[in-house]
Amino acid sequence: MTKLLTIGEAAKASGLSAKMIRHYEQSGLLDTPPRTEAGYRLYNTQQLRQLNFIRRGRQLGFSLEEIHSLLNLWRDPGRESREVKHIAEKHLQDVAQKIAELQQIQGVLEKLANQCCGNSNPDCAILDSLAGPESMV
Amino acid sequence: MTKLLTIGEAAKASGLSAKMIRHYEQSGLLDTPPRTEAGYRLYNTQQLRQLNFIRRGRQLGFSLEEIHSLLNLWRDPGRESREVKHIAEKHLQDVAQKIAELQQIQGVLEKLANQCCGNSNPDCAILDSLAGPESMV
DNA sequence: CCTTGACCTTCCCATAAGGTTAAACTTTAG
DNA sequence: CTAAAGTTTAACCTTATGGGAAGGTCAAGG
Repeated sequence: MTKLLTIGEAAKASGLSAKMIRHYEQSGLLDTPPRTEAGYRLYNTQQLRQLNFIRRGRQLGFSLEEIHSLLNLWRDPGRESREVKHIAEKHLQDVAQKIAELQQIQGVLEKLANQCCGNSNPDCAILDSLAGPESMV
Repeated sequence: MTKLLTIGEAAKASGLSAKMIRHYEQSGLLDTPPRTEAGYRLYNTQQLRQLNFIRRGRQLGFSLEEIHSLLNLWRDPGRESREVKHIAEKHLQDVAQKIAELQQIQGVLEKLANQCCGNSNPDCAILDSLAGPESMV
């Protein structure tokens, strides 16, 4: 006697939007749920758990493709945790690289912003830098 | 007697792709360049400087919209460096926030990955975390 | 004159992860 | 019975960029 939820209720319960739930289904992340005679999607507790799984995966920045793999591993009793860890470490690498890139940008930008007096004068180190060395003539 | 460049040459010289140069033009970032009788775009030194400006702006992570504003300020002799600095500091804020979000993710992910033994055993802290507290039953 | 290859043109499609809107149908409350 | 709220599909918007098709142009060589 599991309570079946319509998509709006499942959305509220999982913290996802109804639109995204349909999108995940269309992307192959979720099995197509049963429907009422009128065509309304119905979700049970198991599907709700998958929705929460997806939401947590997105919060950790995993792509839908990665979440797809993680979901498949989760559902597979014969999985090897090695595979899960591999996906996570690949993602960790991506995250670390993005952080490094942003920090690089941050460093340059901070230096330039400090050199720009930021008053009514038109001279600006930021624009000079974007304009490149040839504009220093 | 400025040498006029076709879009492919301008692309090579600026480090952008021809595709992107057309896209920037269509987005209103660049003035529509003169054309040959056959319709080929022609770029002069000034336009080339603008292309380099855009490339450097993108390298610093500015959005096309921000670069649009920066280009307008660059071309405006009556600009106030205050406005430039404002855009840069807004972007710096965005960058700092993204770094913080990624570092948060990094922390959680590292902890989980360390708890996952990563062998042929199916048990995995990463999956457990994604599955949520209700699966701990 | 004709071909070939390297350009160039515009237009359409795709990405990731959603948001928004609209027309039509269903369910529920009063 | 009616009105409100929920659902359905579908389509278009976003950002910045890549890919490809179909066709025009140009220069070199036969």
